[in-house]
Amino acid sequence: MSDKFQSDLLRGSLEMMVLSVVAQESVYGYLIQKKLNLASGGKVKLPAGTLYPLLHRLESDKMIKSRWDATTGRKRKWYSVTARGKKRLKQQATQWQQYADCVSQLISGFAT
Amino acid sequence: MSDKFQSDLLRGSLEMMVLSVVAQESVYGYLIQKKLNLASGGKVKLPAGTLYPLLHRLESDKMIKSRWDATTGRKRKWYSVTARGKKRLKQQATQWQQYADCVSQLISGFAT
DNA sequence: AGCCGTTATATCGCATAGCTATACATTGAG
DNA sequence: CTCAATGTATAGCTATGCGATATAACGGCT
Repeated sequence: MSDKFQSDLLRGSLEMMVLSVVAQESVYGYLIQKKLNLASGGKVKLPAGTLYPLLHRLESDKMIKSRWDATTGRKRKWYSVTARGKKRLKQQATQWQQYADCVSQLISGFAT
Repeated sequence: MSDKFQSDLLRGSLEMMVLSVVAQESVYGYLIQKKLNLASGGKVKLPAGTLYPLLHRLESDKMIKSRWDATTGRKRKWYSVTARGKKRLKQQATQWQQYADCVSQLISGFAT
């Protein structure tokens, strides 16, 4: 990451991607970083200064909820998705796919 | 458009879409609005306050060049793509497609 | 014991860019 | 002759990804 184009790409998809990770299973922030990095084949290297503010936003919007827990070893803040969050995720995923198909078609002649 | 999610989607794709329209043929700003609206099936309603500053940015970056011309009737500012712009478009289109495929896979279980 | 890289969370301030509102000029239709 | 559509432009607001920085706990190595 870290070029400007990639940063701008995140604007339209990061919240949704984080929601999708949290929706699959309970996770904590640092683990989300690792999972997204893995799932993207190393393309998404999410900085902490991006991730944690986003998690706080999602929580204050009641899309996810958190709980401190240390029973797995370290003290970590575990997040899980709310009903509201699932609904939002479904909405955004659907909308994103439609939009992406449309963009894809427009630029199809130019991509290698 | 005009919900926040849609605005954020544009952040990663608008410059590229405008470049792709200008790369196909010479166009002026207002025509780009119409073309993108049509190509997106009405989903992209680009406000003038977004479009014109973007065109100015692209021109000052030498991705496109402009010429005032009234021979087709009205006085309009016609844009055409530069070699630099074509190169950038190809780069972004390729990168975008890769990124989109990756996101698409991540959220595939959640979209309707 | 001491050092250091990794894990883990958090916040401040900067830069960027899409949007609303506003402005102004031209053209064609009713 | 009014009004909608065409056509370009800018100021200011706002949201958010990021680098820098801080703090703390843990494990391994010497």
